[in-house]
Amino acid sequence: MADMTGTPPRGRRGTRPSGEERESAILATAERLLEEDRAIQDISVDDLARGAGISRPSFYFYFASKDAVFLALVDRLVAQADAGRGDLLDRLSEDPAARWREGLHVFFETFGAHRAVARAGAQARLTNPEARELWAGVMENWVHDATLAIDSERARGAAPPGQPARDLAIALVSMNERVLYATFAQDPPAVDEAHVVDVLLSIWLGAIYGAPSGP
Amino acid sequence: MADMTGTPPRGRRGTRPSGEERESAILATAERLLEEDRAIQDISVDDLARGAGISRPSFYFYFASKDAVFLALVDRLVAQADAGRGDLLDRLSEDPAARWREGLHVFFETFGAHRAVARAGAQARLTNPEARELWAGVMENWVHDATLAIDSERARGAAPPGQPARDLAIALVSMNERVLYATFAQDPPAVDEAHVVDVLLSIWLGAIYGAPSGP
DNA sequence: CGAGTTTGTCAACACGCTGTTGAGAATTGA
DNA sequence: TCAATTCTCAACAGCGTGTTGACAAACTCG
Repeated sequence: MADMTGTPPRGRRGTRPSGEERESAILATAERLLEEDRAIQDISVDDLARGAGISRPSFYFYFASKDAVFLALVDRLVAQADAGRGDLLDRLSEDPAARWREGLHVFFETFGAHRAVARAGAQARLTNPEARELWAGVMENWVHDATLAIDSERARGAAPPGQPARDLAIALVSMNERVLYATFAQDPPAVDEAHVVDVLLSIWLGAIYGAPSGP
Repeated sequence: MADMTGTPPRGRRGTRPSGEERESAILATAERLLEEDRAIQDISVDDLARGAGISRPSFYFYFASKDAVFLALVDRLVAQADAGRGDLLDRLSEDPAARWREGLHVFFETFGAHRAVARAGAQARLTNPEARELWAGVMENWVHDATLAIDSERARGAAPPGQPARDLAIALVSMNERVLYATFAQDPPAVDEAHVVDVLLSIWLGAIYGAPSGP
């Protein structure tokens, strides 16, 4: 869903680096600067341009704005997250706890692998409408899958009735996002990276299979 | 809720409004602009100054920066949150579910009463080191109380052992923050305001009293 | 190979924001 | 009434974004 610039691959050696190389250089620079723990607002267009070896006006040939660069990075991460999610739902009757753990682990791995980008995304979500929509879409996918899984477990009698499955799913997925953010950014109070999946799992299991307290 | 110019001490008519009046006017303007769903970055020092009836340089007589104004607002909210928290812990054996619900309700009320400020605080946390510390302090207080309460419930045999109480508390308090933020900001996917306390409660109860799944 | 199109580049500019300076007006207190 | 204190703002300095228009390099096609 990210880039639609078709720029074909005609690359000669020795000439000035062109097209996609420059675009990639900008993206790589952006991710590198984020990994130095700098916030989006502390990175200027000039930083990105210089990092990619071009002038500031040239930057605008490739991206419409600074935000567009970070949005492209988040876009990439989001694609990975969606790909990794796979079919969490399909085989949950085998071994529910192990299945759920697997799902949480995908979450953990996806955001952990590019934590700097994840951090930037969580930040951009609060200031950029496009980023908010992008992020909302990902969350919605996770919530949707989790809702189906909870309803399915209830239908087969493995989980008791309780609060609406979708509401539980929203709260649990939101928890994952916030807790993993704190863990990866080491933003206290945070759970240790080694335990975080187990802690989240125990809450998911308690919420889904534990004592009902619904209306 | 906007107008808090309480005409303090030496107020003569006709003279220029002075000192605390001006400071209050700046704070009131800041909260009003936040309530118009504007982000901190979309509010300029000039907006605050004009809203308070002074020039931009005069603004700097009262506050060191734009962030200092919002920090003062968050500070106020934080004080309320700490005050409202009270002694959640002391009487939990009477009726655990009702007690926990009460605690969640305080959370809900505190952030709901000044949701625009809460939203700004959650945003400032990501960009401003002082705001981050302030917020971390509040979170830590909630986490601390919840940790003691969980350990206490385990000690008297009302709750089974499981993940470390502090880790559970961190995850649950983080969930509260994130879920209430989404609900109040209507940032999808979000739980409906009318159900959100019940949904959160069922997860807290499931996590604390539900089936153990320890390491 | 050479003329025209496409692609990429950047100096210079326009504008908006933050934060500072220094001159001076209003108010207070003796 | 006169000086200290408190408060105010025009003007300035500086940095960031985004735009313009002139120009260069590479590709295309006769």
